[in-house]
Amino acid sequence: MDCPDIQLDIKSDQRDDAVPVLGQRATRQRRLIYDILRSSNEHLDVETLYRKARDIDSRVSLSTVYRTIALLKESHLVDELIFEDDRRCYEFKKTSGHHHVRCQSCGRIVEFETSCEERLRDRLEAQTGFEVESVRIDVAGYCSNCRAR
Amino acid sequence: MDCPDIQLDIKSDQRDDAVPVLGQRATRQRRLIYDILRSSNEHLDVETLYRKARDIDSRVSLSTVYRTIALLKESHLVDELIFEDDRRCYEFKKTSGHHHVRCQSCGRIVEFETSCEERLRDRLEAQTGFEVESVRIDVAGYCSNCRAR
DNA sequence: ATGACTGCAAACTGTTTGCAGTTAA
DNA sequence: TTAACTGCAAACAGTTTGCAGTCAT
Repeated sequence: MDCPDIQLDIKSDQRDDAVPVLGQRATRQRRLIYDILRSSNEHLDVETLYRKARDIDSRVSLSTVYRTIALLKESHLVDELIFEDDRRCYEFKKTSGHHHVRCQSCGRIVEFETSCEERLRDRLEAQTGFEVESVRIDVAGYCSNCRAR
Repeated sequence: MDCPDIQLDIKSDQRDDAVPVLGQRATRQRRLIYDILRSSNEHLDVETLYRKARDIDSRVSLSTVYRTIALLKESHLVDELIFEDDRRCYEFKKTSGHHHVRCQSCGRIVEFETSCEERLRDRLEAQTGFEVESVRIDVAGYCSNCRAR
């Protein structure tokens, strides 16, 4: 495969739209979990999300966190990321900056997007007959800080 | 990011090198598990691998399968793949065809490789200071068969 | 001979579920 | 009012571990 020249956009963005679908009832717990995910720029795992939620309002259970995440995934409001160390994290869905470079030493994550994605999409659709729904690129390595040490 | 033109190689290949490092002792069980993984062109999950192993020689336990997989991962002889449905599969490490397109309906998997990988590598190293160790591209969609139905 | 392995059963981790009580609509 | 929710504890699946015995070297 030939891919003459690419450029890299390292970005982070945030949408700011209206109240979303939170199941049929917007309960205190669901709003809380939703807000934490929405306002956080990091990837949160279930445990962290749960702790953050309890810090604000102790009337949240772990099961509700799981149930709400499932809901948000179904509604395509959050993305689930599975890292190499098997940690599962969640982040508010972004319109760009989908892809990740992760430092295997310190865990630092840099996001980027690339036109490769569309090209790949087009080529794959043409050559395999697949209708492409999603492209995910995960890069792992060692960041400059960790390399220095 | 700009990525003017790419082409797609859909391939499968097989290495044929000498006896590998299987921990410190090449036991019957380890050789068996190694051989099954090596000779299989599919991605095997733990359960399938275990069943295949028992069909050949019943003196293998599930724990040994887990322990041997861990060993092979450490030695970089097999790759672990986590699919969207959370199934974990293992395959003999390949020198090409690392990437996957997966049909969300029937589970069919097509492998491919792309020069995007190297370009991405170079760009990311230049722009983020990371030393890139691995690039993984996972595509999901619907295959031609399933689209027809 | 001996310490790197193995099988077994028990432990563990992350996630899901049934149920009785609670609460948003 | 009432059915969609919640918290709790118990169940669950996949994986890991301690231990006593086995086997490759």
